[in-house]
Order: sequence, then structure tokens, then C-alpha cells
Amino acid sequence: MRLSQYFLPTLRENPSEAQIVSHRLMLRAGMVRQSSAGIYSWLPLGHRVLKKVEQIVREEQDRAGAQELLMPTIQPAELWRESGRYDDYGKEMLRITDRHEREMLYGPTNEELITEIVRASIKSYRDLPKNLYHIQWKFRDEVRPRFGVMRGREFLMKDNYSFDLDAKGARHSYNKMFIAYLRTFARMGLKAIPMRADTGPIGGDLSHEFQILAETGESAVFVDKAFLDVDLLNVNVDYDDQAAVQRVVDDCTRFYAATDEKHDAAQGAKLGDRLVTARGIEVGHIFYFGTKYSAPLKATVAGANGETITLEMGSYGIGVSRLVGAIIEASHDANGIIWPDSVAPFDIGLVNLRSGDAECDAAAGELYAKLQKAGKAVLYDDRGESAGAKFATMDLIGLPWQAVIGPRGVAAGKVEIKRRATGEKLELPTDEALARLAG
RNA sequence: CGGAGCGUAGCGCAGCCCGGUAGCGCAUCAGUCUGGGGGACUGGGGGUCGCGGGUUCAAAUCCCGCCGCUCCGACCA
Repeated sequence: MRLSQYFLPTLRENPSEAQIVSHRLMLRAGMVRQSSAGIYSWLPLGHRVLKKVEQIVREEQDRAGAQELLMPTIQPAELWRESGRYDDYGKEMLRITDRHEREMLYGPTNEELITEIVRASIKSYRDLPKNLYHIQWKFRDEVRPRFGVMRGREFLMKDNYSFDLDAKGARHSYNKMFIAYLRTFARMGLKAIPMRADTGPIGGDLSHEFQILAETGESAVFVDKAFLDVDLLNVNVDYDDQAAVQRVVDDCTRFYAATDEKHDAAQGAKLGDRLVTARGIEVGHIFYFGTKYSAPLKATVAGANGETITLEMGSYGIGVSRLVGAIIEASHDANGIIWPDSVAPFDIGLVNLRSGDAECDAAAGELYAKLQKAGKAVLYDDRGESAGAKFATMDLIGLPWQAVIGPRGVAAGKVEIKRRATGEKLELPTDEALARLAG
């Protein structure tokens, strides 16, 4: 993509409404624009990141055996009356009336809808277990949206729902998601710590939140220092091996870690100076809640002996749009964003320091074509801006690699490449630079 | 939902107290010079001062109402 043609409205100054770093940088880097409180448009650069994050989530869900579907954003109030949550949910739920005066709502979550789908179509114990997910926009009418995309009212969320015959099967479904979550966050360069969590209005008796430690986190968290050394980034296991899966989960929960609501002061005190108090950004939440929805909604199947079995359910959420902000909170410096390779909107930023100069244009154009041919996503800054402006833009938008072509380098047959994360710069002969970047 | 603050050009702000018909920096457009970390100069364009009402000869400025946004707290992926 040529930057001269790309829609990338960067801002030199900080918009006054943005208080935290990820919000400021997303606005400045031209990733999002606010439409109204807590509701954002995703501009091309932000949209690319959102899609990358979404795709990683999708791949790890698929790997763990979940199946993707897509449910609507608008749901009938009727269903929510069946589960009893229509009144429980309160003002956070956006209620809508259609032209026929039917009561509808913009879904804040999908337990009712998925349960209806399953109860209508799954009738036999032989059809279980099932784990179904979708990645869809949700709306929760927060009293006080803030922190940009991290606490919006409209947000993109992956949510899935497991259906099992018994508690043992449900536990395994839960454990698989636990591991899928660790893998998902690790692929985004994030260390998300699983913590025993409050189950909230969704209910249930087994729940973990996945928290990224960051100063701007919304809630206080308490962690055993030893936990910070546990390798959560290289989890790999055969999902069908129930015992092995359980061992991994046990291993990753062996140290104390709790959110504010679940924190046990006495247990924390026992840790002494091993207790770390920090703040966390919640990027995922998993629940096992048994028959909380399947019972009132009558989601049952026939068992082997013709008996009626009420389904055991769990639900699992990942805040996809929130993750984009969370990644920035975890990875930035004074000059801008530092994207982990896996979610970067482009792999390489190619800077032509002297657009309009025949030799520079030719060298940059050639490198641009070759990198693209090698399968790399390249943002080519071919604008007539000054060198400083181009460097500042590249640092701001945080592409993992920068390749710089200028008259000095062209004369010597060299290209300078810079790693955004470390600032390390290397001046290499053109073909070596190409090999390095294309590798 | 309680408390506070702010709405003036795309962004950041001044002007408001003490009424006289709008200004600065950045961005933007044209041109010239520049050219390895948001460069310089010259000349342009862009604002029903959030909306509605009131006071006044005259309102960005004073008064009333509304709307929006932000911050602190209680609540949430």
C-alpha cells in the first residue's frame, strides 16, 4: 500500500478527550474515530489490527474444537424473559422497539440465543458435546464509557458456549478453553494471567478471568510473585487427552492469583512479600455454570436409556476490540505504538526519504515490489514529506520493521532497516536487506 | 446514577470576568527553497462561537433551558 493513497489521518497533537496511552495512540495513529460516547469507527489501519486479532482468536478456537457460527446483534426480548434476565440486566441492556411494537434488544451476550438454537436442534446425547462460537458486535450501555476502545459501549467480542452431558464433560470443555485462551493471548505477545474470578451477573460457580498486568488496568489484582515466572506462553497439549489437559490447567493455576472481588486477604497475607498487588486489564473470561440457562430454557436431550438430560453449559468470552487497546497498553514507547509481529497492520514500513528523486524512487519501488512478492504486507511511504515527518509517522504507527531508502544509501547500494521494538538499525546491501525482511 | 469540568476552524487552545460581530499554534492548499528524526519562507482557504430562548442599540461574552463530551466515584467483556 502506498501511503500517498492510504487513508491514514494521523494527528500530531493529543486529542483532549483521550486520557490513557492506548486511546491517545489509537486516535493519533488514525486507527479509530469516536462516533459517540463509547462507540467507534475503525479506520483502515485500526481495522487491519482488529482483523488480525480476530483471526488469531478464531484459529485457536478452531484448534480447540469449537465451531464458528454467527448470531444476530438484535435479539427478541421474549427469549430473555424465559431466562429471567430481561429484568435482571437493567439499564445496561439497550432495548429497542420495532415498528410492530415488538420488544427487541441489542445483545450484550448470547447465552439465551445459542441455547434456543441448540435446544431446537440437538435432541440426542449422541450429538454432544458441542462448542459453538461467534465473533460479533455487542452492546452494553455502560454508564460511563472510558479508556477508548477498552471500555466502549459497542465492542467486538468472541463468545462461545459449550454443551455437555455431564459435569465431567463440561469441565473438560472448560479446561480446553482455558488452554485455548493462554495460547491465544500468547500469540499476541501478551502474558495473560488466569485468576479466580467473580462470576458476576452471568452466574455459575467456576470462573477464571484472564488479566494483563498494566498500570492502566481497571481493577486491582493480587498475584503470587512466583506466578509471574510460570511459562504461559508455550502451552501445548493434545486437546483430546483429558488428563493431560487437566494437568496443564492445574499447573497454570497452582499459584495464588485473584481479582479484587475474589481476593482473600488472609490468603494474600500468607504469601508475605511474595504478594504482588497490581492492576489488570481483563481480556478474557470463562465460566462454567451448569444448568443455569439450560434448565429455564429447557435445553435437554434424550440419554441412552431414554431419560431426559439437562445440558451442562459453559460460556467463554474474549474482548476482541478491547485487546487492540490492551496490546498497545502493553507495547508502546514515547514515540508511538510497537506492534507485536502477529497483529501488526503491516509487516514493514518502507520509507523513501526523497520521493521524486529518480534513483530513490526506482530503488524504493523495486524493494516494494519484491517484498510484496515475498508475501509481506508493506506500507510504502512515498509522500513528499520531510524525512523527520516520515520517521515520526512510522514510529507512531508502530510497524515492526522499517526499511529506509535515501540518497546516501542508494549511492552505496544499501538499505537501512530498523526494528521498531528495539530501535536497532542495520545498514545492509539491498539484497541482504531484502532477504532479512522477507524471511 | 451521584459529584465536577468543558463545548470557539480537522487537532490543541486564547478571547468570556469588564458585551462592540473572532484570534494563535499545528494540520490543510499554492509556490519557492530544502532534504537522514514532525524543516524554512511567502501567499491562501476554512468558524451559523454545541442548540434553543431571553436581556440589550449590539451577545462567543450576561441570564434561563436543553444537548453533547470528558474527568472523579459506585458498576462492567
